[in-house]
This record gives sequence, C-alpha cells and structure tokens, in this order.
Amino acid sequence: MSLIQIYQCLCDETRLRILHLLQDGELCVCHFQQILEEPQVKISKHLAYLRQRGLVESRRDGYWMIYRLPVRPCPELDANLACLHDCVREIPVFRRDTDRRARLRARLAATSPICCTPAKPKGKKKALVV
Amino acid sequence: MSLIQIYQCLCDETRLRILHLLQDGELCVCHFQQILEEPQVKISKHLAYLRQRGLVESRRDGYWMIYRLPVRPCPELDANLACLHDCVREIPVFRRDTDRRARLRARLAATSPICCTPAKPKGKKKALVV
DNA sequence: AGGGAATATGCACGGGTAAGAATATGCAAG
DNA sequence: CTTGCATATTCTTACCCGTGCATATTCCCT
Repeated sequence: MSLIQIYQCLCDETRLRILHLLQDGELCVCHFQQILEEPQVKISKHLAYLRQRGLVESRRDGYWMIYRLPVRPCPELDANLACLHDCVREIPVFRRDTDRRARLRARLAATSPICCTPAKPKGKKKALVV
Repeated sequence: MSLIQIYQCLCDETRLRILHLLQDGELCVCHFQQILEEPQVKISKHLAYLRQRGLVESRRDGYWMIYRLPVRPCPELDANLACLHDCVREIPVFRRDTDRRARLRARLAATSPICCTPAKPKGKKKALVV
C-alpha cells in the first residue's frame, strides 16, 4: 500500500465518511446505508475500492458483509487516519454520521439482532441472530 | 479550501514532492526542475493546480516565480503537511529530493545569485541579483 | 523596440473514476 | 430447490486529470 494510494482513497467524501465511521469499530453494509443515506451500489463500490487498496478488510456473517479497518494498518495509514480524525471533528457531515451511528447503536442494544433485520422478517429475527 | 481538495492535491507524486520541498522554504520553478528532474510544463501545471486550490502561493521576482506554502495555512492543511512530513521520511524519492535541495543550496551559497543563473548570462548575473 | 530567458497556457489524447440502472451472486430458511 | 434478502458486479455515460507538444505571456536587458 503506497502513500499515493492512501491519498487517492481519501479524496472522495463518501470514502472519507466510511473510514471515519470505521474508526469507531466495524460495520456492515446496511448500516452504512442507514447512516450515510446513500444508495447501496454507491456504498458497495466505494467499499470495494477501499478493500482493493487494502484500506479496509471484510468478512461475511450470514446475510451480511462486515467491514473494518485493517487489524494491523501500516504506519502511513495509521498516521493519516489519526489526522483525518482530528480534521473532521468540526465538520457537520461527519458529526452527523457519528450521531447517527450512536443512535443506531442504542436502537440495536434495545433489540437483539447484531445487524439490521431483514425488511419482512416475520419472526425470523431470532433465528437469524443465531 | 475543503479537506477533499487537500486530499485531491496530495494524491499525485509530483505534487507530493513539491509540497514536501516547500516545507523547507520557498522555491522557484527552475529549482523545482533541477531537483525533481521533471519537464518544465509538468512542474508548472502541478504548481498551478496547487495554487488554484490554495495549497501554495506565488510571487514574481524578476525572471522567476517563487512558490511557497500559504503564510497562514488552515488547520487541516497544517495537520496534513505534518503528517506527510512524517510519512515520507523513509521514502527514497523524498530523501533524494531533500539531499538534492541541500546540495543546491550549498552551490548557491558559494555563488551570488538568489535563483539560478540564466543559460547564457554574459555577465548579467550581478545586475539580475539586484 | 526587440531579443532572450523563465514560466504559463491551449490543445489533444489516453486513462481513471463516480454514478446509476440493471443484473448477478451468495446465503439462509422453508 | 426455491424464495427472499444482502451485497457485488457489469455496463454505460460523463467528467476530470496527467502528460506532452507547441505557443503565448511576462519580464529584464540593451
């Protein structure tokens, strides 16, 4: 992973928002959709872009794909993510994302599922969680 | 100047090298040419790109255009330049640029001119410096 | 005024990329 | 093995960008 590639990943707002959210822990695609309020294809493609360049890692969990920052990020990525964290502190979009994520977390804590429930679960919820 | 614009500026190697050099003080275009060993048009266009987005400022001094980092950079730019400085410390191209700049400086200290001498000066040197 | 030096700009071309619509894939439950 | 859900991929369109060639601009000196 080169420094240039890192900057190429950072120069799009959607990707910045994704990386910023991931700094607070892993997320699945449907949660990105809920928080960012962007179409699925857009989010999915930016996640693929980031994954191909090694800025995020993914794993599957049943229906869902869970994305996270690299477990062992290279020093350049680490430094730039820290810098990003500082820079966005005051920017409304990013604060909004953080807030929406917190509220989403609260909602999830109240119910059982780890990830979002399918649109028409019909009581499948519990089974899905296991 | 937005954060995205900063990252857009940072995602090209030539521009990274330019910004890295400017962290050590202002430079004219012909010095960039000597240090980076890239064609004039390439350097000039990248400098224009950076200037249009507010990452560098320029002033004219006789024959020469002198470029520098903004006198009062915004916090985001400041943070990212510091981050860049850390990140490139070990990268050969950037070390080479630093070395070449130091050697250029030594050469200039030995002679009088502030900037490089025209190709065929014919004794105009002293007059140019004043 | 005119020449020459340093630098900038216009034009052209190839390549990457962002976005959306449509479609495909992988998974789980019945 | 079919259905429904979450996610990925393909295709297309439009745009921006990096580069090089040629030319223009701006300045200094005579």
